[in-house]
Amino acid sequence: MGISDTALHQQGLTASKDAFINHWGEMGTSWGVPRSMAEIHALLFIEGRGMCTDEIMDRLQISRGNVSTTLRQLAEWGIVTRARQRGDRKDYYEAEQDVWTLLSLIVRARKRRELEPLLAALAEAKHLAPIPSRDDSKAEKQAQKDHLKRLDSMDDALKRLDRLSDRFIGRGGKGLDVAVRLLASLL
Amino acid sequence: MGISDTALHQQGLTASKDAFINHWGEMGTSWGVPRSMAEIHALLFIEGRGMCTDEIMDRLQISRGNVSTTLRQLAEWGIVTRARQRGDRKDYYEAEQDVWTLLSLIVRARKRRELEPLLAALAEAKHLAPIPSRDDSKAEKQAQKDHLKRLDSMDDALKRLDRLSDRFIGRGGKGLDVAVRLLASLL
DNA sequence: TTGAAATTTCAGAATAAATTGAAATCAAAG
DNA sequence: CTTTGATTTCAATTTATTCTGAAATTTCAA
Repeated sequence: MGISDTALHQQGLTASKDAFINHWGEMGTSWGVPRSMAEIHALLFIEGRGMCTDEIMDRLQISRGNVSTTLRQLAEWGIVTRARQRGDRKDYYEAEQDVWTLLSLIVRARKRRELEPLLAALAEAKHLAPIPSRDDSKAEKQAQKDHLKRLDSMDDALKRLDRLSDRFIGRGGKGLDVAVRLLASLL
Repeated sequence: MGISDTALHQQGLTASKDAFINHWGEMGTSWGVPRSMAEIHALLFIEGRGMCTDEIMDRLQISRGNVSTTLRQLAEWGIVTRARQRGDRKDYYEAEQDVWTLLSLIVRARKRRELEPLLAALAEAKHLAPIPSRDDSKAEKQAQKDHLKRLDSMDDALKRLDRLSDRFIGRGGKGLDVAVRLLASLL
């Protein structure tokens, strides 16, 4: 007895989904995202419906603990939403389906976790930088000046990006889309 | 005998540089960049002068092999430049000093290594997706249609980003700066 | 050529990160 | 309550990545 008609028909669909999931997971690793997290997200995105822990575990061959932890993180970032289904005790999760909103959420999360601490670090480095004093040699004063200039140029650029992202990524979600269209039309 | 006058004066400068290097290295790890690579780059940036392998090894306490390999990669990406100094057999490396050019180079490298393969993957997934046939049920046809729509929306967004980055990051380096100023002024 | 000085390579060691799985906890239904 | 099903936690393990260091190679001046 061969596989069912439905299975046959779904073959291509499943193959296509798997390809997407695998590559998305692969890319995750080079962006510092655990493979399983990227895979879970890819699965939820490409299925486009709520899924429970067990279904995800089965489909991706990932442990319960991993799925639970990962799902919670994705939900924290707003990339997936948790929902209960009537008469069912399980939690179901589904992924944001609008790609620009998705990208915005990712950028927002990384900005908070990484850009902001970096800006704080730059402030610290500036604070530690020596203030030129009367008895510094000319060469020393120049070195101190150059050093501050480097810190400032980095700080300026990152602050600018920070403010920009606040505007375009803030509330809503379509801001990124608008920004990209705007830029594209301007050149 | 205490430390020299010069050392005393340089104390604050060195502390500030170290702070910058440490935090930059830290951030590297969360972006999938090896700590030592981020540190080497930070050192070259903040020193703003050519440095040879041995000086980098000593300052950062990193092995020769690691420094050699890392420097080559950074040079490949165009983020550091290799230069000979007259009458000296050693290679000296210095980092791009313009922050916007630096960011452009980083974006360009990641785009090539990560965005482009992902676009290829999406093309593959589309290729694998089933073509609706006469004897598919209505539900199946709908599922296939929805699936393609998801792949397309992801593909569109990433392609748009790809094209945008080509424009703003392409040759020159100041494109990103211009783009960011432009956007900032528009809102 | 030759040899000193520098760089590169890469197998193995060290480190860091992700994943598992089972026990503990929690929550809803009876 | 208590029971059952689901989720969370986390120490131990596995896996992946990064780093080292010494040998091999390259480079260049003499």
